[in-house]
Amino acid sequence: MDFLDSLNPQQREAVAHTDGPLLILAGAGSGKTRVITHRIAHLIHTLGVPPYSIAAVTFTNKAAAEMRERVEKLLAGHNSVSGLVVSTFHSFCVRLLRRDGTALADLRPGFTRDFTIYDEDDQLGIVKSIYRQHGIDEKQFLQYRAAISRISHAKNHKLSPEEVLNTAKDPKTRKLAAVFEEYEGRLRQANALDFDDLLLESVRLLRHDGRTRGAYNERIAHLLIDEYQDTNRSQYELMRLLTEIHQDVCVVGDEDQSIYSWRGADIRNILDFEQDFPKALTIRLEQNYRSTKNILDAASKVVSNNTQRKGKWLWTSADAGAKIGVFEAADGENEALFIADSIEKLLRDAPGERVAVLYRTNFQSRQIEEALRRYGRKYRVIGGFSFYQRAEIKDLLSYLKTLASPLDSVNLLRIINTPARGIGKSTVEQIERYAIENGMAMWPAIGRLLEENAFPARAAAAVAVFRDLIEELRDASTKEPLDETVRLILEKTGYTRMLELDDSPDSEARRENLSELVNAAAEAAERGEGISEFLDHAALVSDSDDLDEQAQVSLLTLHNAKGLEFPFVFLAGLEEGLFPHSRSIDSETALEEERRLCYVGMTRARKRLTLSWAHYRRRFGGGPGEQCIASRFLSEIPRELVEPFGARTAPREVNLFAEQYAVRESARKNTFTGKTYNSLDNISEFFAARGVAPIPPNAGAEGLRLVQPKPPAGAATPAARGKKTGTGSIIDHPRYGKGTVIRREGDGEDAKLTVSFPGYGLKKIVAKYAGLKSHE
DNA sequence: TGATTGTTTGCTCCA
DNA sequence: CAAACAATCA
Repeated sequence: MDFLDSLNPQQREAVAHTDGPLLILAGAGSGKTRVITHRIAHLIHTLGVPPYSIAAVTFTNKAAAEMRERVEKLLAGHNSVSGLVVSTFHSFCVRLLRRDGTALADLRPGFTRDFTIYDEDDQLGIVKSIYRQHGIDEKQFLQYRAAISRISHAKNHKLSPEEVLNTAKDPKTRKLAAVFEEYEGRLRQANALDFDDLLLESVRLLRHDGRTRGAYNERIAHLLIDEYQDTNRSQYELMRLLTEIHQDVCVVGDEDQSIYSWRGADIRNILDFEQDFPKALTIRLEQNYRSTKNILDAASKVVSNNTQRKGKWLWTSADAGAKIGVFEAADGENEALFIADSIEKLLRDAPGERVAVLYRTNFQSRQIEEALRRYGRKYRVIGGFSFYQRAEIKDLLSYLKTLASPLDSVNLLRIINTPARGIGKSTVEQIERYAIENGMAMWPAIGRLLEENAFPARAAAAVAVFRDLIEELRDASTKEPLDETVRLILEKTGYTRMLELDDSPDSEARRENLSELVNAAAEAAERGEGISEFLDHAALVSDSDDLDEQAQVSLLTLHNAKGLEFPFVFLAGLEEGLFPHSRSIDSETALEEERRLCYVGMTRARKRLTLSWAHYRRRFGGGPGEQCIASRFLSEIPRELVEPFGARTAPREVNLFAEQYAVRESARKNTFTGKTYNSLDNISEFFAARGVAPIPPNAGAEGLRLVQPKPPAGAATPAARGKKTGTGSIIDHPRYGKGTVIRREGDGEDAKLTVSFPGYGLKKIVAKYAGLKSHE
């Protein structure tokens, strides 16, 4: 059996070159996964390399699992792959630190191998607590998230709090340095590592601990790194530290697909590879096996507008295929309906095919979901609100973390009064203050305060109950299997009871989520996992990990689409300010990354690619929206490759002076944001709210094109129109003069109107008090 | 203390 | 629109 036969010459060379550093510049769809898997199979089968001396690092757990599976398949009946390491950098580091991290305690006092991993929520908790402690006002200083990202940035650039302080040029940065220092202190006190630390501390450990480094170097004779263009500096250093002996490192990447610079990805890693390894061989894979010629040409043309690239031109032997569809929608809803309708037609002609709808930001999924639901089409949203981010799941995980590590104050804080057990704000503050004053974690502080009788009577009782509860559960957690522990937590803390008493519509869904968690715990327990492995898993799963290949329609962000392919792809929201995102528009570098993102998105499509944009898009639910112009990326696609279709009629004019100003302001401040909402679970409620019957699946798009553009915001009800204060109508205000109604809440005389008055801006007024005269 | 109500405000993308 | 927070009252 030969793993070279089915490959093209460049791929073959890449697979066969196994005795020195190798850089594979693999264009989109050029078969890089194929090369990696074949390379591993070749090493094991043909060269007789033991699987355990091969390590492959990928970007997501899902990619890792898939890769392992494909290698297994290739070697089926010939070799076992047991011992082969395929994982993400983060998982790799967690395992390294858990298994061989003891020596890190030399550099990081208090570190033990059963450290906790802090996710973004935990970080937020720490920063909030620090702000509270120092009386910092979020509004006057940095927003929590901004502070976190600046801290993370500093860490990734190997800056200590002192260095931040010393190089600070403004008071804000000096203050940030103080927050940073405190933040690091809190992590250490809780024996916790954040995501950055997982990598950073692994690097420090390997630097410091020669024995461990030696052992890993000895063992890993062949290292493969996928998506190399998105590695950051620590990942790079890790690679260097792991390849000191064998130097057989194979990195695969594509500088045109580098889309994670905001997370610290350092493009130098790929650009300088040949300098770092003078003996390196570079191989380019430029034949694309995925897309039609039109798709490939369009994508290549777009990305060729970038200056920071090595430059390559993909080619294909495939047919031209369909042209790139470009739909110009009146508004976001229209766009969503168009997509849903097209999918419907498409799947009627080609049942069983997979379709993806890609977008720049998560909030865009909401409208598309609604449209798909309207057609009764099943879909799957990847990312956004993942299972492990749900409040009830996080609560339960917090209990587990609290049981596993008594010094973890952040998680203790989360659950101390959930469900409510009489430990109120003032009591919590008392504990927190005491803990900080005495430099201890909150859990021991609770014990001390109880001993000293420092609580008011009622609080003392509640806190004592809580302490006993946690101790009881902690004791149980050491004896019982994991799922039993989870079940005990649900029961003893009254969490289940709390949900049972809650008659809100989503409490049932929450209970189901929790029972799913119990199942997950049971499965983990069967695999012999304890609390910390279970928590590691929860911390390291990524949104794209739960991509269901079977789902016919997938909704996902462009970032999540990396590495995937679909026969049919819709790319929505190609508007200036949205994609490219307004935050990236001022910087040439950031803009180029947006363009690469566009390239990634376009090259996901195999057969047909449809782009769309809307003239008018609402940012938050019913609020005033914004007029948009087409993304520059659209104009970068050669006209002859485009098939324009859709309503060419301009949407209703929203030429309001004040609103335009407001729009520009908000665009400047980038309020183009949104959350991924858990979509409405109740379909009939959804339709009832809109007073429409679901469109039957076979309704066809012909009617759709005639859909009148929606009025700009908050559809005017017939009643409202009767009063002539509906949206869009002009009213006369005694003080502000003539203005246009932009938004209307409520009915009749009680209605609250948002009116745009030229020269005064947006005003909220109540119809019956304002003494309005309406015009028509 | 904690439930309820009102008000504000969303700086993307993610392991 | 919906989450997060603040203010208010029982």
